[in-house]
Order: sequence, then structure tokens, then C-alpha cells
Amino acid sequence: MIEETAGRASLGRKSAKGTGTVIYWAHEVVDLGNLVAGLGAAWDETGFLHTVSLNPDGEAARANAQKTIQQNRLSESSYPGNLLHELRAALHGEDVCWTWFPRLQTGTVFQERVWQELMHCPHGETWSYSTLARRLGQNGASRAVGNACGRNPYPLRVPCHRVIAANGSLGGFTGDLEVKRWLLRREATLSQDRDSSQDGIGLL
DNA sequence: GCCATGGCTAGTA
DNA sequence: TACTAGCCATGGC
Repeated sequence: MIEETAGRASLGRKSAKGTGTVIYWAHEVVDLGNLVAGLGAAWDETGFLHTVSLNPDGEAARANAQKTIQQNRLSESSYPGNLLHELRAALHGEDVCWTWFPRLQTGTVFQERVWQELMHCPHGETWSYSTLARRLGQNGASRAVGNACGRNPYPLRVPCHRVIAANGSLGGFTGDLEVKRWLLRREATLSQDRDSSQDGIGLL
């Protein structure tokens, strides 16, 4: 289940730079068992996400965030409870009802369309780069879609991990490819459990 | 393996 | 500001 508030992500086109908006930043390291991921996020008081990072290195993640949102002064903060909860749940492959929305206007028009469409990819499913290109009415633009995914500043929130190559290989990922593999496995397992509990047919 | 593809970006004039 | 070359998380043959 993916719950979206239509139109909210389309509000406001100004970048955070120079608007006087305070951008908050928090980072924590999450142990996923056999691998470690970071959970870094920048947000503002209006409820918009400005960037998300999966880099376990807090300093590097923060530097990248500053570069991404062109904001040299991030106000160090602790996570608002629901944001941390949502990001943690997403990192554990759970289907999240998001209350935090990305500020998609940080990209080009094409990138925004790719990210917007990607938020419609159902939990537990994967699309190929060419599938996503076709959905955008841009047959043959799979390479460009890959480029847009590679520039996705909102991993987890915009589920670029659900996009894989047509031959079934993982493609790439903003963070560690192992995290992408982990997320896909977790989502597949959880959605399978959910489906089998819903219709009463046990798989396996 | 090679090449066409489409979008993005850095370099240059 | 406008090219241009080169890069890239692809895909088809």
C-alpha cells in the first residue's frame, strides 16, 4: 500500500538556497545484520524532505546533502519521531504510509517525471529501466531513466531500488548495492507474507 | 561485444 | 549563452 497526497509534492519550485528556510539534518547508523547502512535526512519545518542518504559515514553523508540541496548550513537536529520511524521501516523493507514528501523540484523536468512515476511502483514489485521509460511514454529512454535514478536524492522515499535491468541484474544504486539487494529481498518476502495471509494460500 | 539511445554536465569559445 | 564532447544505474542484436 502506498499512500500519496496528490499534488503536495508539486508545491513550490524555489530551491532551499536563499529562501531563508531552515533545513534540518540528522543521521544515524543502522545495523541490518550482515551489513550496515546509514540513515541521513534533510528536511524543513513545512514537512518536505530535501534529501535522504544511506551512507553510513555521517560526515560524508552530510557533505553530500549540502552539495545536493545547495545549502551550506544544515541545522543539526534529532529526527522528528515519525520521519525516523518511516525511514527505518522503509529500510527494513516494510510498506510505509509516508507522511513526509520529497521536494521533487530539485531535479530537471525529466528527472522529476521519473521520480514521480517511481513513487507509483508498488511495494514488492520491480520495474526494469525500459518499463519505466515506457510508462513515461519515452520508449528507448531507458538509459536516461538510469541516469535519473542515479541522481535520485531520495532513496527509500523514491524507491529507485525497485528498478532493475531487463535481464534481471540489479543495475546500480545510490548507496551500497548490497543495500539494494537487501531491500528487494525484504520487500519481496514481506509482500509475499502479506499476500498469503490475505488470501489464505500459503506459499512455499 | 558492439552500438544506438536519451538526458545530463563540464568545458570551451 | 550556445555548442560540443563525453559520460552513463540500458537494451537490443
